[in-house]
Amino acid sequence: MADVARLAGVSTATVSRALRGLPNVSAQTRDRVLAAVAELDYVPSPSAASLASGRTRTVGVLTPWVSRWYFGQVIEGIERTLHAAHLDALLYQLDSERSAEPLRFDPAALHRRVDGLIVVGLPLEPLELDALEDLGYPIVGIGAAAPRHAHVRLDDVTTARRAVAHLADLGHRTIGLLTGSRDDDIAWSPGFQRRVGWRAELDSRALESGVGLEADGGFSLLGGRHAGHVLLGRRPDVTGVFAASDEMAMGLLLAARDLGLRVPEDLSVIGVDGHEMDEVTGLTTMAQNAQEQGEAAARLLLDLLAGRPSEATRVYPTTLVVRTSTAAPTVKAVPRTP
Amino acid sequence: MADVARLAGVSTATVSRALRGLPNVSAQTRDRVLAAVAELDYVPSPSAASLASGRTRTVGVLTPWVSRWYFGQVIEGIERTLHAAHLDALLYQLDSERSAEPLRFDPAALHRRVDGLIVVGLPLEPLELDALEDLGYPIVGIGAAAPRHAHVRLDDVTTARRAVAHLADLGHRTIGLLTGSRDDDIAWSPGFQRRVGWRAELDSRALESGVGLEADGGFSLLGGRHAGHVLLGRRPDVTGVFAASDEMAMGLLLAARDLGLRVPEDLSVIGVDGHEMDEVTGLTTMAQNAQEQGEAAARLLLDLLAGRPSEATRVYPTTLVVRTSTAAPTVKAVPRTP
DNA sequence: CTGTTAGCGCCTTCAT
DNA sequence: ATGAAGGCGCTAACAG
Repeated sequence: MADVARLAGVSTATVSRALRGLPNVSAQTRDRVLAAVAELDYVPSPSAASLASGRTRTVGVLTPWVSRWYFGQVIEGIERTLHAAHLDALLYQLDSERSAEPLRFDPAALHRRVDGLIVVGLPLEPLELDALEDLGYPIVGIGAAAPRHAHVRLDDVTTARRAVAHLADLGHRTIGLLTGSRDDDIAWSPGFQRRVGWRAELDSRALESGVGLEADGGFSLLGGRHAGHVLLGRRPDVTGVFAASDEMAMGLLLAARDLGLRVPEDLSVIGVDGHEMDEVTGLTTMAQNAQEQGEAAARLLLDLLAGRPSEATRVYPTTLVVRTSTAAPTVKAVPRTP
Repeated sequence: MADVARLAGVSTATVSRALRGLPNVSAQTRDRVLAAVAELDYVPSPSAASLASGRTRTVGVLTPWVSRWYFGQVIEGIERTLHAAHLDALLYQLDSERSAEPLRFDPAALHRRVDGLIVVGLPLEPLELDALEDLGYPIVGIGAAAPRHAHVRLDDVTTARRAVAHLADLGHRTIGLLTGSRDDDIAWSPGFQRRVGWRAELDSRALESGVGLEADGGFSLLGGRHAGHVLLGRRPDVTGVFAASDEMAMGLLLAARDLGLRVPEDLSVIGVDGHEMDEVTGLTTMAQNAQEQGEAAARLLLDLLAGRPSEATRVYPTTLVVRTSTAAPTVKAVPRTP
């Protein structure tokens, strides 16, 4: 930088200002600086800038997974938006499972490394949220609501209600639920909210709702398959199932096949997401645009970092996409021997 | 840090050494330092450390996508391995398409920001490779070979040959190919290599191989569907297709459905990857373990960063997994009216 | 609009 | 095994 200043015949402070586009630099000075920069192939040192300014131009992206559909989409949207604003995305994968540790991440690892945080699809425990807040960065949540913080999410309750309504309208009377975990008692998690919606819609129609109709699918394909076996084994009278994610719904499709059940003749299945593979498997779903939500979350954080006023919460809609996995229940039930 | 030094009754240099586990620090001194650190909740500043040492403890992960199966798996493996070694992963999404720009990324953005680079699944152009090398970091490639650099990959030629052999052994005589792009002339790209394997196997069996049997699927679901229409429209006599990725193969399944073709009766399809959804859709594939390859790539880079001796290249195997998308061609061809 | 001057917080010789 | 001191490269007041 000193070389650039010398070549341009100015001070390093002016070089700094010119390069950062600050006001109070004459156009000709700026041009001379830029010429010198080009001449010398000068590239500023990010660590020196961080040390001096306290800003890192980096955002931490906390996520339990990157290879699942929703997460991949969201992260892609976040990264593109951040990149366009010349910020870097630091990827932090958290333990997706609760262990003996009270926190699923190490707050110290984030210390002074980022300017802000985006928490993807992770319903943080109150303790974890506290630890994150102690870091002092702006925080934006996506997927799960983040109490006290800006976040981007679906209207999970309505989404679930509409999915269940679709099944009920087709004539289904015994409608099961595949959730993340039935122990999920974090009120702001999608699993919790979608269960609330499932139950609310059933109750409003005076249909059975209860623990006996629920099964844990952990939001994964294999989890959904397992949950399908559990649920259909316990309640062979179920004719329709609302799965809180498409991946679990796909697992349920596998379980149905394992059990010799035809979809949709013997079992109707509806998921949530709008997974790329839905069209191939014919899955009916409540589709969302996850990539766009990722972009929105990143923009929310950019606003916060810039001190710009911004919305606190952004709720995205879902669209019912009917395919071949849902239909009216057949009148005469096919005998089922598990 | 000065506070810690004072509290521990040592100099800042000793604190630095103790914290980094350097030799030449007595056990008791170290303990006193650690006690002071705990007492004061001291966390070192990464930017100060980077500025002083020149090392960032950060690795750049260059990738065109994060939401596609292979990439998500690989990135997950990389991040976990890096994290375990206390390194951070900076995610850089490159333009996946070639544009007017000679480079699909900005080398300056990487300047002094990372200690090393992992290039995921991106067959870099020679110019791009040069630009990356000029940065002066160790580079590890994964997915595509990286000339002059360590890399992790599949034996693409053998994989393709075995896939085609599977079809040929079933009795197929006219076997199409869905590649990334037929213009792909980068010899170290998976698309190129898999095409070489497809052709080699066909030639060895004196079966037809040629441009007329190829179509561009861009390694995506929709691209595969489009390519399927193009290929099957041009060559209705094709009874088997090797798709260079499962996502394209899934797209081909859609195209077949569009055209009223039954799989596998009218058309056999085999892909490459071992995508999670293969079991749901019944896709026969050459399966690989992408997450493990991601871990291996990260370990390779860790070795390079530590100056440890390490292998230059690691080739992973694929396994033929036969499902319901491949079968012997039916003797009497069903009439096809597109 | 531009220059001067202190740091930012740590690492790294070089001594001891 | 430990301490002293310089410097990594930039930003941020404060002058002018």
